[in-house]
Amino acid sequence: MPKRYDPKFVETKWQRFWLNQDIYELAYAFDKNDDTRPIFVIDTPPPFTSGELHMGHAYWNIINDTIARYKRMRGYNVILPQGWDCQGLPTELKVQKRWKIPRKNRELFREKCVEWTLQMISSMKKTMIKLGYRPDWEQFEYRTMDPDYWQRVQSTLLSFYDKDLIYRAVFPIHWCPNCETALAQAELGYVDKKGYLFYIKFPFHDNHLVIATTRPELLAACQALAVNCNDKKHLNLVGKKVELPLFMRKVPILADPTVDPEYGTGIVMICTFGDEQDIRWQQKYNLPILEIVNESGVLINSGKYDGFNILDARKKIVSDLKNRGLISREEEIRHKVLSHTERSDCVSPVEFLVRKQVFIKIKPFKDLVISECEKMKWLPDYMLQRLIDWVHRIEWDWLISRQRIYGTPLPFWYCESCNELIPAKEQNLPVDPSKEKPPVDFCPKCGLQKIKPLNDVCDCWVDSSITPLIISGYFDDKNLFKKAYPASMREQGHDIIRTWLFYTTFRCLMLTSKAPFQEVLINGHILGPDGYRMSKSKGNVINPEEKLEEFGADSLRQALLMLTLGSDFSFRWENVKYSKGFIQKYWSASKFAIRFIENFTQSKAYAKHLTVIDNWILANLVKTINIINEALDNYQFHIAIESLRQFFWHEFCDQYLESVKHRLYDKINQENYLAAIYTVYTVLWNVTKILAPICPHITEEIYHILFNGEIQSIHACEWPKIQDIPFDQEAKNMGTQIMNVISTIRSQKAKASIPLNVNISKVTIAVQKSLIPILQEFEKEITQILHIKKIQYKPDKQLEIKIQP
RNA sequence: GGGCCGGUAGUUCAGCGGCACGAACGCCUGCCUCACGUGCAGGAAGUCAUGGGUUCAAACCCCAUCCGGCCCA
Repeated sequence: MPKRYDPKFVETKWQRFWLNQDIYELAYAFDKNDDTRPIFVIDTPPPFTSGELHMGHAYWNIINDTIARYKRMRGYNVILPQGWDCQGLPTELKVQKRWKIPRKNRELFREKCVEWTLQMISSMKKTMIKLGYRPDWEQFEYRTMDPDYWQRVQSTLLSFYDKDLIYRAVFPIHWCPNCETALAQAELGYVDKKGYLFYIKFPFHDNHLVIATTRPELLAACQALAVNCNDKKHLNLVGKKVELPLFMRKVPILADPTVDPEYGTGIVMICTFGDEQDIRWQQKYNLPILEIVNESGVLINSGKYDGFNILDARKKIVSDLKNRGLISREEEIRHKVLSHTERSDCVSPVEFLVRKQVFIKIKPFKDLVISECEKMKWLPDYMLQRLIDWVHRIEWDWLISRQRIYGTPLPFWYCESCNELIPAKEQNLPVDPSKEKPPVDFCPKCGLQKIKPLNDVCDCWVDSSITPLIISGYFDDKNLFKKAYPASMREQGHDIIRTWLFYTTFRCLMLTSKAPFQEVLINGHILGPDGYRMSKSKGNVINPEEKLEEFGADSLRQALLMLTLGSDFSFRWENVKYSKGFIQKYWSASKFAIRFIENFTQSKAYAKHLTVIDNWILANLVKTINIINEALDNYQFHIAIESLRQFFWHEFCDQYLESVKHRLYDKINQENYLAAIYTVYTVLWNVTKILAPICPHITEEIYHILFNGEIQSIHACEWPKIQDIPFDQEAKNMGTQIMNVISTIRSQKAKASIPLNVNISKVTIAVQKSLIPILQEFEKEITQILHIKKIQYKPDKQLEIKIQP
């Protein structure tokens, strides 16, 4: 064995080994036909196929992989799936902008998206493998862009349609005029910007009313003015009508409790649609809708301002108003502008377009979802609150249609005449209505032959909210479904509680009448070293592969698992470096042990001659295994690692090994010698097993060097059973006392500035009478470890040690 | 603006009713002990954010305040 452990070489070797067919079947394959073992199903988040596996992905890959390895060793038949969330805007933008493929050619465009996605998957998978992540790719890899996945998504939508949970209605959509695409909630953010608040005079009787707005270009779309219900200043206006400047149209004045009387003049303009509040008011008062911005961000239906883009139109309207003396004030402000911030570098302000959209009803099921979520076990428990808060605030049903190309097609047609939604036939799935014939020629409602395809695709959460059904055989294996649903556990970050977790719970609940998870495990975010969320613009991104060759995946795994679950953490390389230190320690101890273990056959017979020190370390091993069992059962990885480090590094290496060295080197007597080897073997073998889920590579290496038996991989071995480890509690207590005596003498020497390797002529130990014979029995060890010529004993209640140089 | 989390040694964090039992990094002192100097032995270092309350007892529970972060608007 080399002196230094080299993860670069060793880790790649075993990663390749685990991908072998034999090893897969031995250690990683879920066995559908095995009813003897309990089943453990983990629903893992399918990452979006961006091509880059970031630290957050690495974190939950490691958590899930560790849990799966642990459960397998504990005798579970484990499903560890791995999916890919393929269909998203960033891919469309890449294909459109970088590859210059026109969106008009839907077929070609989609083909190119798939091609790009396959490249991204292969690059992410490489990184996953480098982390030691080993899911059941052979049986449980899925891609949301595949036809069979489409078929399942579409089939769930037909079920929803049958349950009367899907409808089509006019609704504003978030639109990026720069990218010319609809945006999802997850792609939006608020950008702090400088802007101007314009105070515009609206002619009113002989005078005028003044309203403040940041968006004068929307004047043509103004449908009403509103004041706060309790605003005494303005209440007399309510119910009256006022004329729009420039556009000569009259709009009503309303009273509404949500108007902020302190903002501007306390009178606001309601337009189609300036922001989300406008949508609420439009719905509440059933105001007319006048769309004045088109898909390219150019004004329409605005008379002479048609054809101007938004910013030019704003300038033009402001200048026209000024010329007529209709602007009383202009105020520079900072405000937050809803923009296209996520999953793109665009950052343009977002507009609202009005389109017919498809919805899934969720509002009637809010309480049901909450009560089902309350039945799951949440770790940490406070994360449940985030879901509850979110559900309570849901205002609208789930808008699932997207005006995009790369996505699962909605399996519906509609009647142009009466708007009836016409579903595809189950047996024809997967379908793409944009290029296939409708299932009927005449509208079942009005009988007319005006059936048109719905060209929209699904929101990506429609795809990814059925993962527990995909992995459990809901669609094709009823037998498996009975066993594998609900999933034992769902692990994910806290950022997607309100999306992925909520939608998954809701959808699975609607389809199966049962919530999809028994336990929910929520991990925190890995922040940059500066304490902020990692982002390219901040320049604080750390790539998980960055120092993998130097420290190894086992070190990164350990360092990330040391974090407290649910909390956000700044990433520090120091923690990885320290983890490497522990791995080196384990390596060195194994290197030391190999010469004794190599030709040694482990046998319980040697346990008869265990000394008190042997019993002491074995008892500590048992204690440590107990702590680790409980910690891992509760996903408290940091406790498991902490106690393993304490035991192995300090108790076993620093104290036990130091104190048995002379027994091993000098072979004082055969029984004593063999008992020491037996103990070293037992500790190392058990530690190798309990470390295996956390550090799968080095433990596999040590297993093959030291313990290789009939089983070909440490990851197919059984978890330690404490009843297999012999120890004597009484001897253990005495061992503790002896270790205490040794460490006290050591510190006395240190305090007296005597180097440890310098002999001291005499030590006087005052100690409980009963302990004296034990110490005498160990006198040889004690004198050798501490370089003492003579020890004198004195019975006393309190331990007191004096040394004479 | 709302929800949630956090503020403990110089730093990053454990601990979450019973003398701060703390860990790692950093710092200081000693040790070339034949597995490991990426090591071993020892040491210094903290009014547990602030103010009030509950309790025999509070870093830990409650209230308020300040500061930081994440998510959402």
